[in-house]
Amino acid sequence: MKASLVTIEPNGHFCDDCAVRGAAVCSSLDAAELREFEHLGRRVHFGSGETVFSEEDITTSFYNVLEGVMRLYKLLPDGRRQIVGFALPGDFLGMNLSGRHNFSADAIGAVTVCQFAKAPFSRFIEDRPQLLRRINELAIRELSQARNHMVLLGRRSADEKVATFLLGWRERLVALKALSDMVPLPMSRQDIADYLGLTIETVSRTFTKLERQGVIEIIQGGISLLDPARVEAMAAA
Amino acid sequence: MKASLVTIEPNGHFCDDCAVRGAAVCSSLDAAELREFEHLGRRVHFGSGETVFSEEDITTSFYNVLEGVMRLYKLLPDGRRQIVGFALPGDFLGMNLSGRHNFSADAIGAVTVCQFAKAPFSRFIEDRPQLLRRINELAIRELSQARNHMVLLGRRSADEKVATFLLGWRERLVALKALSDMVPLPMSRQDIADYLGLTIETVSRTFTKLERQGVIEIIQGGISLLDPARVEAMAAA
DNA sequence: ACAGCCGATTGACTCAGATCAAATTTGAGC
DNA sequence: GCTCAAATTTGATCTGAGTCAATCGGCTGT
Repeated sequence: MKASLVTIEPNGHFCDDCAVRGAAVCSSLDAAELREFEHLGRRVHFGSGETVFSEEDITTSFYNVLEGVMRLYKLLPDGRRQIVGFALPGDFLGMNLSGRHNFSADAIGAVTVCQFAKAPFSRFIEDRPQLLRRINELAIRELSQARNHMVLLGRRSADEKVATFLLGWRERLVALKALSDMVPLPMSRQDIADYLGLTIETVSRTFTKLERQGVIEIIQGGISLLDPARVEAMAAA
Repeated sequence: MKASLVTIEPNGHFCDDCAVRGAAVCSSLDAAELREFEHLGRRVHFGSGETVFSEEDITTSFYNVLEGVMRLYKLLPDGRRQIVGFALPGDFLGMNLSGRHNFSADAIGAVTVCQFAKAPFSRFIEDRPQLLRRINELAIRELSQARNHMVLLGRRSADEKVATFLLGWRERLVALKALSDMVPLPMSRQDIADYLGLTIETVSRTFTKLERQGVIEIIQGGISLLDPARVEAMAAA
């Protein structure tokens, strides 16, 4: 959306001190390969609300999320939006067959990515089947998540959607760094609504209802899970 | 669901006369490799309504659809069903990270698959990066379709869902074999409803409405697109 | 501290699609 | 062709979530 907040770090970085070193695509590379790989990527920062790439843009780069949260979404011609996922550190973005991105991505809060130009990256993969295998693993994981989300969108009630979202989001954050029942929600209510196929009002009302039931507490910038068991029961998975 | 309709062909088959030779995973193999690959797969037939594999089953095989249509779905504990896709000839099924299938698959009408035991297939891939690349391509294509379907499920009206489904289904069939405006629908209304996140009644009513508007004609086992342009307008993509 | 703004919440009312309940059509087996 | 069961269509009614419309905070900048 806004521009000019993008910052590219002055010179090459070192993968050694990279936060996602073990989790991301790069986990498939050995020390020697990593040394070479390092030259392909450059760290780029995006400010809150900035668009990293847009649907239908020609794909010129792939992205490895290092820090922050991004919303990935598709728009209908009349402006209706469906968020197809939130990207967190370790996620790899930009793969497609058409040569164009098939969704848009923008930063929610400050984001750092490791950006790879498409051509050299593709060349690098050529003779590194382990890297390809790793990328394939990530794609298969995404696909599984996508199918779960289809069930949520097509067959769950508003209450179930919200409860399932809170649990799923917490789980993803826990996988990154230990945190307990305090769940930060950096995205807006509108983002949550567009992710769950609901309106902002319904999301807000559901949060309020959960709070009145003593199941969660709405905190600045997130929620606190007071009764995770009840939330799980609501999610009815 | 029912059992005992499964038939395994008595002996090895030849990839040469395989209908999906050029489209499926095998398109990435050269003649010599294909000769070896041939021994890994066996053709298996399934009768209408039979389950090929179920969600949560340990994955022992991968499947390449040769003939027929399959519904791929997930169930909630209370029985609600979401169909996450329909598989057609050329589709490759069974990839997952957990070692268990993450959806169920059953035959809609008679189906023939090329079944590969997981271990030998995985071994075969090891030193065939082109095959891995092909599998990755198929996964990326699926992912793109999955995201489009999320938009449909989360943000489209019943009319738009049905119109989009008819166009998308026709397009997939056209890609297989030339056919014009007659669109066969081998799946039941309930299947369509569970794919679109609707009820059977809404699907039926929407079909009837389209027919009364002279946009489609409901035919035995399918529909005829009388006014494709109007349907596209309804889909509002 | 205060004004202005933007996101979030709350309330009143509406409606698209679900649910409940019959017909009606189709088709598989005899 | 005839029978019965299943699938589909149609109708009447209901309701969960959407829409429209105020507030209500909580930051930002002055």
